Amino acid sequence: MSKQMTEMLKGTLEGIILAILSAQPAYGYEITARLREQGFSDIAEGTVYALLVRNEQKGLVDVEKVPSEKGPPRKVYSLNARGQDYLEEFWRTWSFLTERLEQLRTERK
Amino acid sequence: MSKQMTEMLKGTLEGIILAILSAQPAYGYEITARLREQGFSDIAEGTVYALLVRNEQKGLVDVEKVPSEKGPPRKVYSLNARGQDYLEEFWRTWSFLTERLEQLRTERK
DNA sequence: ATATCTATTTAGTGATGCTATGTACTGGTA
DNA sequence: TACCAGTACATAGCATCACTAAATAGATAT
Repeated sequence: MSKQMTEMLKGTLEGIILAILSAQPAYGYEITARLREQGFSDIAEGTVYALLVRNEQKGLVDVEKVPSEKGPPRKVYSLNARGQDYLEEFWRTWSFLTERLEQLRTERK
Repeated sequence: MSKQMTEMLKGTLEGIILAILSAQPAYGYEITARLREQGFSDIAEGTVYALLVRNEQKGLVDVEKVPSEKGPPRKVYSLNARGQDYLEEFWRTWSFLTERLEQLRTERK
């Protein structure tokens, strides 16, 4: 992962994961794999797990332990009502930022 | 400043300031004021100054001390060649992120 | 047995923006 | 004179975040 990307992910990776969970419940290993498919080539596994724990502590997600055929039990996270509110606020903040940056980008000579 | 915004600015504020400098040279106090006008209501002055120093140490900007009629001398920063390369890389990284997020946003139910 | 996926956890690190405060120059005003 | 506001820059200490690195553990195949 480039250093720029690492720094840029701060504050957005959380929203990315909440957005993924808003589409459908998922567990850490699965989320990591999906992110890698989508081009976040070197996302650290530990990062994703830590983030999920943080989201749980914030009360944004619900957790359910589900047995796996291929390994240890999975912790399946799903977005709850609080999480949806939080995600909407995330999109608002993100929109503001993108608008400002788009403006800066087109203003340049 | 909202906590979400604070975290989201990590990694992007640097690019924002470089983008401002790419349009025209500017000094810290001026940049802070301009950011506030553009809606970054509570950007901390100290943050901007620290960032400018960092950019200077990275060799992305050139500095010139210019006397002011209204106070201490200004440190006017301008983007140099290295800074422009860095800014272009920033835009590429930013584009990648916005594309991924736009996809996530439209995919949601 | 051991190697390989699958699946989660966590201690320690570096980078970033914020808080809070201090310094310094100029001009206006009581 | 003394004081204050506006301009302009600097910095020590803090919290948060993603990454590094390593460990644990279950399942299956070699």
